[in-house]
Amino acid sequence: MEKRKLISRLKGYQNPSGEIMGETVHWADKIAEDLLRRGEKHRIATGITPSGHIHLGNLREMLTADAVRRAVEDRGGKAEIVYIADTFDPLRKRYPFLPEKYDKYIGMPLSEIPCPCGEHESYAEHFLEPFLESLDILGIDVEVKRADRMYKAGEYEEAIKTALEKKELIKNILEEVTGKKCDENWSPFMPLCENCKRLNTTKVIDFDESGVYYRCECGHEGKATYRGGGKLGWRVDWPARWGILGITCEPMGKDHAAAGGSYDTGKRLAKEVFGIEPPYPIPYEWIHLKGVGAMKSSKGIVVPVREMVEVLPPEIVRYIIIRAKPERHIDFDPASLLDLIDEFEEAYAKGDRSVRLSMVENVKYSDVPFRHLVVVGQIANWDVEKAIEIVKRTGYRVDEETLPDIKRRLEYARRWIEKFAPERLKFEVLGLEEVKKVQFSGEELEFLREFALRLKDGMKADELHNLVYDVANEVGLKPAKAFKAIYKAILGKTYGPRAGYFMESLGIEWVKKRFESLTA
RNA sequence: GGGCUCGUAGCUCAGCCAGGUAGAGCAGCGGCCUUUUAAGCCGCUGGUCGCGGGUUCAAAUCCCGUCGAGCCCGCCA
Repeated sequence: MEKRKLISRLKGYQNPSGEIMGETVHWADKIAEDLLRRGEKHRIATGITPSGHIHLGNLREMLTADAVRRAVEDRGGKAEIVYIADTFDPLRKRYPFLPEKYDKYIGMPLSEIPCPCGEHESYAEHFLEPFLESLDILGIDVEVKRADRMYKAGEYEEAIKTALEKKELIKNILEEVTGKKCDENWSPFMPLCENCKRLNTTKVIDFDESGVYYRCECGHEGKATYRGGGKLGWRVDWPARWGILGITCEPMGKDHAAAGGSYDTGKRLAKEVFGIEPPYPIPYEWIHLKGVGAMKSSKGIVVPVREMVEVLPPEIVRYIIIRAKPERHIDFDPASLLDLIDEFEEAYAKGDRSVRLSMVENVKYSDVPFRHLVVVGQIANWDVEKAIEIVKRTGYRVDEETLPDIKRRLEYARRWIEKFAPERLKFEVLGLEEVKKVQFSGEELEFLREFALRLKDGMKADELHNLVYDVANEVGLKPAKAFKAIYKAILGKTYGPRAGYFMESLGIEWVKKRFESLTA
């Protein structure tokens, strides 16, 4: 009894992985431990179909894999990520973002359809390329496999033959697990019609060592090769690729993970048809857009990844996903990004595990808050040298070590302000001529004049803040009005950043001159 | 019909796997400071852990049931 008590007490303070007391084990570390118990080398598969803009929700698959990869490596194991781009999938329907002429491509493999903008090799590449660029920016190192090339190169050949030979077994497993009857013409293989180039309109008649005989709805009859002449249906394709690529772990959307879903069938097909062990599954939840719903390429409700990495530092994009356990919904709210970044920066200072898993290599994070950069940048009108001056003046360390990161995040701050920031946070320091057009009352001018007189070099934010109240009281102006006068004199608006802090950032001398010129 | 995930403070969540009697951030309130202004620090308020049973010396945690929310399973990953 005593012993048990002691043991359970201890558990509260230390867990088996030796993490610091009280700290929760990160989900990626937990999974890494499971994986390492099975073996020390891992190949993690990811797969996203480039049928439309690849968005934040899709990115979860990649980042889940990447966090696990890092966790495995942190523990001395080896892991790599393979990204299979399903470029050989047929176009399911004409999505809302496609012109009408794309109707005729429905059923054709994405890799064989012309690019919507004309600048890429194919439809698939049009969406794939920006995504691959994003992966690079996010520091996600992957081996890219394009499904159409895998098929064309014959990597699937053996698996296709196995599937055709064991068609009845596969059919039985599918029917048993899903509880649904397969069509009587069902085949694990979908030939690509040579005539109309469609995958979903052909029926398999027979097959031999040299190919698969089929008949298409378009009237064409022909023979498909095992090398790019068609593809396996998804539920068979998946376990087949596990074997071909030696996959040991794979994150998957919850649709696959559902009972009777493709992981359930894949698991049995892997063992009973292909004779391999299915990978360790990591089911993950969807990412919703706050107030809008699940991100769906097909509905056009997306934040394309490429757009996000333009505007947000990669470590922040990673953090959004890595901080949440895979099985939890993420309600992404662009409006509260600044709060999230605050949280990130605070967690960074504490050495938080999610943050460490989010940092992209070679980034030395400086201690200038992103929030500050947003204000500083706007004051400097995004002149980098000027902005750096202000950062320095406001008390942050600027040297060889911190400078690259300050510049880097200043640039993100600029883009964020331009694209994502709420209006309330935007401002522009007006030129004197413009400010002179703004209407001021007599008492406002009196306040500004007196305030300018009382300004002294080297005053700090809180002193400036206090001075507003002091002077306002002396000239008999309500503090609220005094603040408005200050903002009007600088921004032409009645609100702005915290006044003391703001004026310190602008520089006392500048503020003094501005107020004097206005009241002269 | 089958299944998954979630339900803990006003909000977002941690803690559950390996039971020891509840934590964080934000919000709110108060103070530093005669102070709503996009700071900071300190403090405070705030939870019958959805509900009901069971196991146990002990349950947010394990088991059974139940309610609520979201979602997945139609070879549209």
